[in-house]
Amino acid sequence: MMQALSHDTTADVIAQRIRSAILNGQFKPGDRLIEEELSSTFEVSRGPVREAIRILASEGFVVLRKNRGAIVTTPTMDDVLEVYAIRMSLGSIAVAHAAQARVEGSKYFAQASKLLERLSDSKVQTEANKMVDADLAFQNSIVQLGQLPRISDSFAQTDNDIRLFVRVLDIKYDTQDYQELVVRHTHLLNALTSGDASQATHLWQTHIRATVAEFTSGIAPHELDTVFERPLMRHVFDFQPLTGGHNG
Amino acid sequence: MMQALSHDTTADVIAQRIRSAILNGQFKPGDRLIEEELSSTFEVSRGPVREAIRILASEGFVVLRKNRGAIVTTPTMDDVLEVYAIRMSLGSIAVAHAAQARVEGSKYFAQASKLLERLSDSKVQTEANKMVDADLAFQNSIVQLGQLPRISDSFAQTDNDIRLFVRVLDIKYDTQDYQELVVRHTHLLNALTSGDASQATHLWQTHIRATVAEFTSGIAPHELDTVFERPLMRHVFDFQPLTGGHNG
DNA sequence: TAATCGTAGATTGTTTACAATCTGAACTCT
DNA sequence: AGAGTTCAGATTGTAAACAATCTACGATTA
Repeated sequence: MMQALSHDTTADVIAQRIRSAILNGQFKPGDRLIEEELSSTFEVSRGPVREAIRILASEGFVVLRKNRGAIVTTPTMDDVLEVYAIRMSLGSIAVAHAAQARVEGSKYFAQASKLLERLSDSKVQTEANKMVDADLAFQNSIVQLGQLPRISDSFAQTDNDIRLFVRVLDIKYDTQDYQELVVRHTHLLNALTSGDASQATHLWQTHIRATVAEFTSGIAPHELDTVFERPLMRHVFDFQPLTGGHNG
Repeated sequence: MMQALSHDTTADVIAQRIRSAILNGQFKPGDRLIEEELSSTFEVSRGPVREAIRILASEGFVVLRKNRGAIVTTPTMDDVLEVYAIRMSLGSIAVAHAAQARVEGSKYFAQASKLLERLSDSKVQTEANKMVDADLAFQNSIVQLGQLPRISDSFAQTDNDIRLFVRVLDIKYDTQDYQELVVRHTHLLNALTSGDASQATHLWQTHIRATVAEFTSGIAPHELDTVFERPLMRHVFDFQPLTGGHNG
């Protein structure tokens, strides 16, 4: 049968390497990606490099300007709020849909359970990057349970924004917060298996709100104020505007 | 100053031509796009053609398989429901956000008004394709008023699915329905200028529901049943399941 | 006959070379 | 000095040839 292996194409490999370089901070926001340069460092021709850059552009890691090449994206606080608004609403749909399907039989269910356990792995809880990755992986598996491929794709698209943001702002994960995250996710998966759609969406939305709160708690107070004043926050996240002070 | 014109790159031009060919039905769902072939018909080298195909893939017009080229996407009823679910939820956020901003000053407001008038243009009301395009253009302008670029992008992304679907299923627009569409859009823009967010989101959701109803009214009854039974419909569109018969 | 294997042609993936465009610094002119 | 111009180097865009992979079809075998 020999199920076509389809080795990754060179462009994919190069894209992956540049991606890592961006997430490792070897390329910083605003840096230019020069085809010839990458071409010689990776020892491949410009063709695949060019293609890799387009892939990264479609993933939001870089922006393209005609005849002027690519520069690494600079994420802003506005971007992140938008990204979480998207995750909140698309995720809600997916989760509700998943709850009504027979989820336990799904091939994705085992994966979700495994990823849930992985969250508690002691090796994961050492670095913020790993915690973020584990969380994102679990969230994606949950969304995939919804069996809505376009929504899953659009959702997964926003992962990169979060990774970029965590790197650029050097967000730290509070250990206490992280424990609560694991508990919430456990509840969520339970709600899905018991088919309780409204409970599942409630838990989902709670999680996103908590995540946004954690993100913003690491932000400079004056910037945080402007964040909480945005209409987006009240509409999507149902946050109360903070009258007066702020914690930190 | 000579503000860099940035002529469209060849790849962009080719992408546009293939796009039109797909929307005109010259390429049908399932057709293969062969680089060499396109390269000779458009009289350019394979490089730009290849790039154009990747662009179309990112827009959802074709799907790519490694070492096996691109085939034109075959849209399904499931896809369309998903697309409208996305438009419903992302659009709601954008519209609510727009209502709270000072929208009248925005440079997009004039555009939205113009596109609203264009809906009533007699030249538009001759072909289903033109009505769809005008509707999509107006909806996009509304969503852009929300000033949420990522949401606008994700939203606009789904336009192509709708165009493809209209073509493939040869959807007809009922004139009566279209008149009501124009009225709804007028109300919507009014709600935005008066800053009534909840009214605006209500109108938005009503419009999407109506659109889905029109789409599904052109569908074979047995397929329609399965559509209305989907949990997605109840969750996102708040449709009541039809117990018993169905209208034509 | 049905299944496997292998080869030739078709098609995509990659490289290299060349053309078009942009960027920035030196040079004019006022 | 300041604004505009020119030109060389840097960089991206395009073309054409070469390499790797896949597909289809027929030969071989059981």
